[in-house]
Amino acid sequence: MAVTIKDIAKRANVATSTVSRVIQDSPKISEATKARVRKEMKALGYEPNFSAQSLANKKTQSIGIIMPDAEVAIFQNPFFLESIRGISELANEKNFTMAIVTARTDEELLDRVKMMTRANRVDGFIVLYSKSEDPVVDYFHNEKIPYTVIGKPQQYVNETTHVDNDNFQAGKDVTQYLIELGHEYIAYVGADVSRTVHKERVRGYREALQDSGLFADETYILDSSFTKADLDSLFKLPNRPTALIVGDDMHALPLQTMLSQLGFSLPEACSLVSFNNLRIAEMLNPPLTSVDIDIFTLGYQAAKSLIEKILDPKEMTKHIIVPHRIVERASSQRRTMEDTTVEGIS
Amino acid sequence: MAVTIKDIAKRANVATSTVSRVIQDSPKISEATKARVRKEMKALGYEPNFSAQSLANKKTQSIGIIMPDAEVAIFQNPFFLESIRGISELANEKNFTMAIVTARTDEELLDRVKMMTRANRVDGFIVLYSKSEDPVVDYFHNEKIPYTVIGKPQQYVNETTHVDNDNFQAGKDVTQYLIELGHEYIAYVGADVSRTVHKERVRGYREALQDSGLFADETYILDSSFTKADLDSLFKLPNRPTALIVGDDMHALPLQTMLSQLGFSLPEACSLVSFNNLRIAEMLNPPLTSVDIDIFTLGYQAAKSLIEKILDPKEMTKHIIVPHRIVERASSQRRTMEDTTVEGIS
DNA sequence: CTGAAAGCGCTTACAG
DNA sequence: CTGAAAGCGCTTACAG
Repeated sequence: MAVTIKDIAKRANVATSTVSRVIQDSPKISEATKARVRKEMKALGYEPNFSAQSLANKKTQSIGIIMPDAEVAIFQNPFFLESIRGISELANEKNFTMAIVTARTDEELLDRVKMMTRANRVDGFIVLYSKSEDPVVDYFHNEKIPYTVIGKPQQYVNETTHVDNDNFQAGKDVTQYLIELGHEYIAYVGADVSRTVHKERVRGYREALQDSGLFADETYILDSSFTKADLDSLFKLPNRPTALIVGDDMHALPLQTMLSQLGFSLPEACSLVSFNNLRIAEMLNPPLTSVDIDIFTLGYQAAKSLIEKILDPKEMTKHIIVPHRIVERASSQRRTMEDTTVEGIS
Repeated sequence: MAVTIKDIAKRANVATSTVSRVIQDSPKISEATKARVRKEMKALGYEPNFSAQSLANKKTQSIGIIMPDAEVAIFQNPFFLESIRGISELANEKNFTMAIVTARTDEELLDRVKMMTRANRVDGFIVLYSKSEDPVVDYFHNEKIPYTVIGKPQQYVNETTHVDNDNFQAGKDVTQYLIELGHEYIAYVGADVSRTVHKERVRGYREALQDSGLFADETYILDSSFTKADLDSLFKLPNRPTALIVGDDMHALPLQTMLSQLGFSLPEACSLVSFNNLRIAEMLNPPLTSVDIDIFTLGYQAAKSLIEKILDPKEMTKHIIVPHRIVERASSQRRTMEDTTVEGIS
């Protein structure tokens, strides 16, 4: 039915092995023969059967993408789609297919991953999250299955190729930026320190404060379960913050809402900066200053290094740092005199 | 290296054909033999080689997901990830793999799709968008490749299995809802009528107004390129709208910003309702009343009917309507007396 | 530079 | 109910 290597061989008057070598552009075949065979391939719209290729050469040309447990909340974070878009871009360039793996529990995820590797469905995996004691990662490691992590791996760090931002530096940079705007009391809100990415950003934040001789007080750090009451206490401190760093653009909107309910408006009463530079950052009012972490490139590079590893298992383990940059918008501004006055009074 | 059917056959003392029949749970094999073979499969952690199966039975157990042209803006709309999540759920249940197909241009997309089908990489496709004169859809149709559309197909409608909401009814319902809250002048903002989904919603909006004897004036409809100036004119009409319908949650935030800059705050000065019920709807201040179109189910059902079609080509063409429901939140409220007064004055 | 043949790991008529 | 054999469409030593 479909066009096969035999049809081409017959029409080009060569053996199937020759056609196969032309497919692979083997240097052993003369240019004249190649041209003749290619003409026939084009004429018939031939495309090598994928399953047959995989079976014969034991490569699937396919990578698995492991999503975190499918909690709707996390899933709707555009981070994942954007990183998949980056992966997709590279995969398409290299003619690889992607298989997305999701599951409700760790056990289910592990089962699916085992099935896929044993059935030879994929050559390797990209893990879109990072957590400690992950049975899936243990499995990859023990079975020597190629995998790449987006973010900082919690296990086998030095043996694992991963793509990440310098989150420590990003936290430091954005804090520095606020300090240069004249802010002295800067709070960090929405710090989910159980996740490495946030732990690192907070570490950078602390260091920037210390470098500038400012005091890094734990009461200025609220974790991601912060409530309006927490914010209220924060803003009733003798030295209330005049700038806030929030861990993720997705938290900026609810945060802004709480602030406005407490009577603080952006950016006059308080500057706000965030991370990730999702599209929502531009849509907020005022538009949100945010650290662009180039999610697309995180995905692209993760796919690139995974595929390199698949094609050449001797490829070195790599740690790739994707640069970030602060995108300045109206939610942050120089500390105003008014703030000083208020502080003076309180 | 990996466990094959031969290993199992040898250990269970049967022919490989018998093992194959056990894999398929063929009724021809005695339960005793099945049990013996299965024990060995479990003991060795056997999983049938996927490429070999595909090659032998010409099924890939894999579906392609076609994304619209990868404009970042569209891509970051959580709609796509959420529908992929629905597809993923069903695919995993049925042990199918998904391959996401993206491209920058229609030609590139068509090339990739052709490659994938000729190479037998997938059994069928889900198209996540719908537009007129789509070469990709033409190709599927002409080559008789199974495909399913999320949304309303623009071509071959009656021959195409698709999964959609009743967008006409949704538009009508939400308008009706506002009418019941006492609103008489209701505008529709962000109507991208080049897309069927929005055309239908606007049609429902018009009909609801007419059914209630209210006037459906075109000046109350702004397309998706609306500016603050357009809104300004709208609100300076003799009978200014007291309620707004916006085409997509993603537009609600910029819309709200413009409104507040014009001096109108939600929901006192104006009620606002929207479509899709993305997570952002809850995060807005005030939280946004939105029509939940159950995106997850759109994806799930699209995958379900595609796979049914793949497994049994005689399966009928189906049009599946996923129910919607209005999720009421604080952005909409009964028209206040104040509005009436204002109208009286102007 | 090219071809004949074996093999990848399954499935499926066919025979018994 | 089970097995021996051919075949799916490729790749790759081996031989020339």
